[in-house]
Amino acid sequence: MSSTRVLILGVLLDGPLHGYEVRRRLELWGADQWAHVAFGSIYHGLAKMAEEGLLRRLGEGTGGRTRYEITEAGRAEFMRLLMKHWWEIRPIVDPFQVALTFMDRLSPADLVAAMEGRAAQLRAAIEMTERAMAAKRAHGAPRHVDETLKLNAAQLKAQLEWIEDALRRVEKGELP
Amino acid sequence: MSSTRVLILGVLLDGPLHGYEVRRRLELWGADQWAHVAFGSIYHGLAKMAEEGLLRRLGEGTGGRTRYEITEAGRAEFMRLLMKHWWEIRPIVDPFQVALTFMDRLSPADLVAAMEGRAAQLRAAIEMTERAMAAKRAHGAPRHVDETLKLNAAQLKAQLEWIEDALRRVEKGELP
DNA sequence: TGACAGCTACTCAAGTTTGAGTACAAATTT
DNA sequence: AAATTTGTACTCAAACTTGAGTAGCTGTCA
Repeated sequence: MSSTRVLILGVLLDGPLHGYEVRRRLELWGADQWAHVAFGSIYHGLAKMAEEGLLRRLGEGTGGRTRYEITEAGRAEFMRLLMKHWWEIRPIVDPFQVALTFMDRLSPADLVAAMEGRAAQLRAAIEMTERAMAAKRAHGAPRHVDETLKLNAAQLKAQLEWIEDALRRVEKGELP
Repeated sequence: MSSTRVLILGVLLDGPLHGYEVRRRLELWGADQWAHVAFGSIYHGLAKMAEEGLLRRLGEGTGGRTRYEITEAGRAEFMRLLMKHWWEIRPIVDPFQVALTFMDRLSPADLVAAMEGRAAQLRAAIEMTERAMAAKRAHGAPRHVDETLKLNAAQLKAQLEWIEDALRRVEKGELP
């Protein structure tokens, strides 16, 4: 269910890399924006999957750079996990939904301030995403990676519209 | 950063409960849809926060039901975390973004099938959410909890629109 | 009445994530 | 040329999540 494994396997499809390179590649694709790709997770994933035979350890041990190569079993597992990610509608785990659940625990003034602040941040984030898309990045990342930005912007916009509507209702006293 | 703590503290604001009741209450609010609230997480969170003085252990030990009561420190921590959740725009961690990143690794036929399948699932999910909202749930959950459904539906719709557009482009050969 | 399902309440091991820390090399500044 | 910063490559403990497992209790239905 975790996405870390697919990401690591996917990055290694085109050739062996070591942990640091895996991380850099994922950053290039913008994966740090929508996944947990801290160093710890990557090194853990590499070690675990090597143990399971999905990867093959290439370089030297501790200290030097250890490179990992994907095995046939690893390729099969990648495909299996990729399909799963396409077909499974896993509800988005969003900390903002948590905030929403307890909107009645804030004073009206705090609530309005929080909503306005969030709306402003969302507008900024959407604008940044649109600028990034216009800049065409293309610094080695495949073209279709732009699509993740596009989808992300669309979802941020949906959240912004919801906030703008909810803000009106809070001001009218209809919420919470 | 984790949402589990806010959810547990928030549920305990109105009176002591034991682990199983905490889970049921969260389910009632639909939190199982957008957060990690497996039993293990809840019992772990309760034990940890009791140790830290955010909760007070009430009932007996193992075997019987152990009830937990929120302390003053716990209420303060709840407010702190709630504010953080309102103000922080944490990029949504979405497994579907992972699927998207590797869209070029599927055969065109598999890709189209996956996209069509997903679109169908999204339409069903949106309809279900809308029905749930129409049914007015109100089985003890506060009214504003409907808002989480509404926001969720809006985000699902954004994803559906993206897929419908991308599907056209895949068929025209513009993607990936 | 006894057997079987289903609910309540919790435990535990294995896996995963976090985030700070280490260590050394290359580049840059003073 | 010494000092400082920046970048590369990795480690580790502590925290968190998962999911299967356990164990008692309450119907219920033949």
